[in-house]
Parts: sequence; C-alpha cells; structure tokens
Amino acid sequence: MTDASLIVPASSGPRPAEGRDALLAGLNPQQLEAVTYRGIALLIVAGAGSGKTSVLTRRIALLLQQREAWPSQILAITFTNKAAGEMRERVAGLVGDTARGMWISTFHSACVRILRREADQFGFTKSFTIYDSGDSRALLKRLVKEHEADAYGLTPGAAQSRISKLKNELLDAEGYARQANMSDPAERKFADIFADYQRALQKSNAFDFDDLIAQTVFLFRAFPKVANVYRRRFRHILVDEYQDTNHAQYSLIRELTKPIEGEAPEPYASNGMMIFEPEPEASSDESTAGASLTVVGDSDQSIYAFRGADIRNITEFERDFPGAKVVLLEQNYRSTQNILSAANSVIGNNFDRKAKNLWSDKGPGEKIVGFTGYSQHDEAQFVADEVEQLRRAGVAYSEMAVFYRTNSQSRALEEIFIRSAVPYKIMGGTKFYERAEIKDALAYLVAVANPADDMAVRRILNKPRRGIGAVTETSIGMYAEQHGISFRDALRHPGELGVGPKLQAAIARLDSVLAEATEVLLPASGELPPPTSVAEGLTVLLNKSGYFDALRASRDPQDEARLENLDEFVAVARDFARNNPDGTIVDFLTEVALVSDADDLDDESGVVSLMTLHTAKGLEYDAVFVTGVEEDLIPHRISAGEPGGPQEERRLFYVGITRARKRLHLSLAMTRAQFGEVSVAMPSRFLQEIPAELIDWRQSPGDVNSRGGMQSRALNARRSGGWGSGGQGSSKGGGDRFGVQALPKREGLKPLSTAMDRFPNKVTGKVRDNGDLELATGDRIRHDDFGEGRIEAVTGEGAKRIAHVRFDTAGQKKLLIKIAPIVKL
DNA sequence: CCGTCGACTGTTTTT
DNA sequence: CAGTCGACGG
Repeated sequence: MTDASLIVPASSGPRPAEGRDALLAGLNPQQLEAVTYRGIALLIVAGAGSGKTSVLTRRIALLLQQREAWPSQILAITFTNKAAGEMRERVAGLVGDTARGMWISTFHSACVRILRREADQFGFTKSFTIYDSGDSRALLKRLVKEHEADAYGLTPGAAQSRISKLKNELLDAEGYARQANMSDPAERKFADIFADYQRALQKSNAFDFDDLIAQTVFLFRAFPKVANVYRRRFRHILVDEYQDTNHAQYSLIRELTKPIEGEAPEPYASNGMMIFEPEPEASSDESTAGASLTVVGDSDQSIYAFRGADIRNITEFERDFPGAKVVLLEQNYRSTQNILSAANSVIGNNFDRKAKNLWSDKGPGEKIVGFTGYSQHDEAQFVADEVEQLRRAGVAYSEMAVFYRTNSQSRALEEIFIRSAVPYKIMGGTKFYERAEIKDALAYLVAVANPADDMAVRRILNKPRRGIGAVTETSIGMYAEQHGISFRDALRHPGELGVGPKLQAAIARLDSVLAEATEVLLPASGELPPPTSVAEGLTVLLNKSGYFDALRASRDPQDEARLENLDEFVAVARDFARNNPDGTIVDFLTEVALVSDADDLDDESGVVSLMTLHTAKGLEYDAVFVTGVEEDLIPHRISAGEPGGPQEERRLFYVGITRARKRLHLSLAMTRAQFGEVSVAMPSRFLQEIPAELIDWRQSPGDVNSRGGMQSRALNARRSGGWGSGGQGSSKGGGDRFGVQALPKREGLKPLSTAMDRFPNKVTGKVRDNGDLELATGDRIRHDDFGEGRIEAVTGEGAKRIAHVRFDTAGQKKLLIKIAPIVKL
C-alpha cells in the first residue's frame, strides 16, 4: 500500500555473514546457485516439487539481508494473490520486518497500482473501475446488439475472446483496424465493435482485465519518463510461473528491465508521489543499467495457452536475454519415486520439450491406485470410501485433494461426499463475487466511487424493481448524451427526462441514496473517510435503496441465501477495514476485483479440497485423486482440434499427478452423464502412458467392460431406443465392449458398484429426507446401495447427525442420517 | 413495465 | 439438464 520509503533494514538483525549461512543452509548445489547467482538475467527451470518457492524466497531474502537491495527495489510477480501472500510471509519469516515495502503481487495487482498512480496522465482518474469478464460481456452484448452484428455471426462471447486475444498481443483497436481485412464486412463490424468497446471503457473510466496489463505497457511506451521512474525503482524483478506469461506480460517485463537512457533521476516525478527512494550506495552507472531479472518456471507445467500464455517466453528466454544464466532444478522433494516415474513417463510423450528428469530420494513408496467406476457416482463413491479409509489411517482431510478437469464434474463428487459425510470444500465453482446480488452490491459501490461508470449505474437502475425499465433507461441515456453528462449525473434531473411523475420520484430517490452514500464514502469536505466507511456506505446503499427490503419481502427461497451472501459481503467490507487501516473504497473495489478462487483457499484444516486441475497448480497434498481420467475429458474434446491442445492437456495431467506427495489415485468412469444424457466414456490415452507396473488397479477398465455386465440402465435404454447403430464405443475393435446382449443380474459384482445409476443426478432437488430418524448404536439398517449393516456410532447434531455403519458386505461407511437412503430394520 | 412461459443453447481451463 | 433469452399477455 505504501512506498515504505522510511523503512530501513533493521540494524539489530543478524549479522550479514551468519544470516547468510542460515539462508543458504540445506540447499542443494543447483538451488544454491539459483539463490546466489548475480547477473542481469537468470532462468530457473524448476521441475515440479523442486523447491522453487523456497529458492525464490531465499533469493529475495538474501538480497535484502546482504543489503544488496532495499525492499522497495524488489518487484516479485506471482500467479495468484495467494501465492503472493505466501511469498511475502515466507520472506518475512526469513528476514523479518525488512520485507515490508516490497512489491509482491500478481501482474494484475502490480499494474493496477501503477495505473492508479499514473491514471491522470492519460485520461483516466485514480478511481477507475476494473471490469471483470462478466462486465465486459455485458457491455459487448449491448454493442453487438447496437451494431446488429449477430447477423455476421458475431456473438458477444466471440467478440470478447477475440478482443482479449488481441489485447494479450498488445494490439489495440486502431492497430487491429489497420491490419484487418476491411473489405470483409464481418471484419469491419468487429473492428467497429472493438473500437466502440474501447471508447465505452474509456468513457466509463474503466479497464478490463486485459487492459490492466496492455495499457500499462502502452503507458510505458508512450511516456518514457514514467517508465523510467519504475525502471529506476525496481532493480530486482522476479517472476514466478514464467511459463504462463502471455505476450503482454512479457512485454511489460521487457519494458521494466530496459536500461535507463540519459536523463537525470526525477525522484518526485509522477504527480509528486515519491516513487523511488535514494539507493543505499547510489552509484550512477548502476542506476542506468537495466534491472536484474529472475524468472522461474517449468515449461512442462504450462497450462494456460488457451488464455494467451506463450510457452516461447520461457523456451526462448536465453535468446531474449543474452548472457542469461540457466539453472536446472531436477531433484524433487515432494513425491515418491513411483509417482514421479509415472509423471515422467507421461510428460515424456510431449515431443518438443527439453528433456528433464525429475528424481526423488524418497524411495518408491506406494503404488498408484487405479479405479474404474461404472458411472461417475460409482467413481465418486470410490473416492469417498478411499478418503475415509485414509482418514482412518491417520491422513488429515486437509491433506487430501480431489481434482477434475471441468467444474461440472464436481457435482457428482459433491453429492456423494455429502451422503458419505466427508467434509469437503470446493475451490472455485461459482465464485462469490460473481453472484448476481454481490455484483449488484458492487455496482452500487462503483456507482459512487466512479460515477463515470455507466455500466454500473445502469445495472442498479432497476434493482430492486422500482419501475424503471428499458424505455426509461434509454430516455436517461439520451438526456445524458444530449447534455454531455454522465448517466449518473442525468439522474439528478428527473424532471427533465420526459417521464411520468412516478418514475421521476423513483429516479430522484435513487439519486438521493447515491448522494447520501457518496457523502459517507467520499465526503465533499475532502477529508479522508475512515476505512469503516466502506461497510457503512454499503449498508446505507443496500438499506435505503430498498434492496434488502425487497429480498426480505420475497418468498423465493433463494432470496434468503442472497441475503446471507450480502451479509457476508458486508462482513468482508468490515474485515477489509480491519486489515487495511488506510483503505479507501477504491482500494476495496480493487481488492475485490482481483481476488480469485485460488486465493481464498486458506487451508481450512479438516476438509478435503475439491478443485479443477488448473486450480491445483502450485499446490501439494499427501493424497491426491485425479478423477475423470477419460478421453474427451482429459484430453478434453475441445482441445483435440487445437494445435498443441493434446500436449497442453498432457501437461495438465502431469500437473495433477505431481501434486501428490505420497499417494496418487487415478479414477475414471465407464459412463458419464452430461447434459442429462448418458454417454460412454473411454479411458484416457494418458493412462496407457504410465507403466503398468506402477498402477495397482482396484478395478481396471478391462474388469468393467469384459464382464459385460453392469451397465447403466439409462445407457441400455438409450441404445435400444434407436441411438443409431453407429460405431460408438467400439473404436478399439472390441465390438461390443458394452455388451449389447442380455443383461446380467448384479450378483457377483462388488458391492461398491451396484446400482449407482439409481443415484439422483441432481445435487439439489430430490433430496431424500428422513426427518429425524432416531438411530442408536447396535441398530440394524438397510441402505439402498450398500445393503444391511449395523450402526456402530452416531455423532453430530440435528441435520448433521452422522451414522457410522458397518455394512455386512460393503464395509465401514459414514452416512448423513437425514438424507441417506436407509431404513431402520 | 412485470412476470411467466417456452424455446433455446451451451457446455474447458481463469488473472 | 440448467440457466438464459426472447416473446407475449396481464
């Protein structure tokens, strides 16, 4: 938050020499070199689990501790805010308070800081809004409609992704128009929309996600003086996860590491804000050289090409930065050899990679466990059972994680976990800040903080319902345009809009609520409001606008949840005040705009983590379950056609495998229901890339289909119901791998795999309710799927009472009494 | 202007 | 299958 220009390395700290030894203790030779090498550019190729975070933090700590750099001269870029927080903590742990004043943040946060400082230089104000992808889509939707571009097959989504790609390549609207084929009407439409989109952003004093990076680069290029201020300030730049940087991010780093030409330092540049401070031993030749750059990455873990990450940034690093030093970290300190061997042989199938061989001295460890379920529910039950077994063997829930390729796969897992009373937490999924009510609340705040933001004002115009519809919205917009004022300001003149008296009153009321909140959040007196004002202002807005009342009056059961979410949001604002004593509403909005899923996974001890493979990057667990290891899922169907797609999918799988410390489970299902239809799934090609002797199949794909038995009734019905006789499911010559003939009773099948197709497909909806069925130790029950069993214990309270049951054939299970399909015998 | 109904349409990963 | 979108009638 602050420049910390007054913070001086603690003089009472350890003596440099002994501190140095402590910092370097326990490093292997390569790590040692990565920490101590000094030069203009350093690439640390860090295989999975090779201790790169440790290397990076020690490198920073050493710079500080040896007085080679002041905290404020260090810029460290991480992939997520969480990683940034962790790194800051670890550096602080090594060198104490000295760590304050460093910039450790994501690309996006760092750019926001720069842009806010420099906003006035190029037509924005410090309180600009950050549009998330939902906001951009909404804006584009309006523009596409205005341009009637859907006739050219241009959807808002398509336009959005094209614009995003262009921005990641640093092409702006004019640049695009210049090189586009303007004789193609569709192209021209798109170019117009792009230009309008950009104009609308500017008018609203807003940046979208991609702008944050691209505009910073443009700023540096257009104003070398501004760039020089930051070049002079940041003498040591470190970038984590370099393999996932895109072209814009790469260019930003290039800009920042350029040498400073001519021109004396201007300590008070940039609107009088002190941007850098005198160097400890200011030597003038040093101050003109480019900053030293350290990047850490692993091209085998590049999984964001779809979002513009350019793997060449890392593969061509040595060419980009001549004289760069490369250090390879190949010893893995995380996983057992079996897990590593599997990972190595999988990733070895990617052809254009630099060979690298991770090794471990932890010994072979457990074999990888494989399981093939009949359905996704069957698979989920396997995961839940296995989790319980590990728990009983002493593995903490928080040390277990379940990964999947797509978010939608979490449903089946979630459902089974609830039934089995396995505590879990889903990282990601529908994000808190994407919920409509939260976005509404945010729009209210934005309308106050950045009144130029038309989108925000339009959003809240009729929320809650106050009778202001499309027609009135247009009138207001027209009035604003005619008078050259913002949409927000147009609300101040309800009488002149040519709308009825009822509407005038409604508009006036909204205007006065906004005005009142403005007085709380940004007092006209100009005095700095207390940080608690954010929560206060929010409460004012939600109460006086009638938003809360409308939700309370509603009889839609979902609205109760919305109220709770808003309460939580107010609590977030209060927390913010506590954690950021100098925080303003703009700071609050920034923080909210830039938090991601991966950020709030504060290792809530005691629960199993569920997440996508992408979210899993950078994390590690004792036990890992990679689920849905099927063709069309991983590798995902959509990636098949894209160049480099399958290879990226392989890397994704590799990332999943290498998260595991001690135990790895790979599972799949033979049938999977998607969009209400059951389809046949094939084992992923990646499974065959793992040496067979490393996997202990509890139930292999072969077991499942060669027995011919047990296929889902739904599937069967579908087949006989004229699905076409086409060659589905027989690609490997096995003809009827799913047995067309007579179907089998379920005797002889393992209890686990019985009748999973009878599980409801919905998490919500038809939840069984046993009311307050009383069960006591010793009671016998019958479960729809597991058969008969004996209650061994009952724990928990009320709706969360859990029965611990030993089934006669299915073994030990925990069941949530309220919803388990059980009857007392 | 609001609410409902029916049709439609996506369905990969995210700062 | 779900969630969104557009059309329509009150």
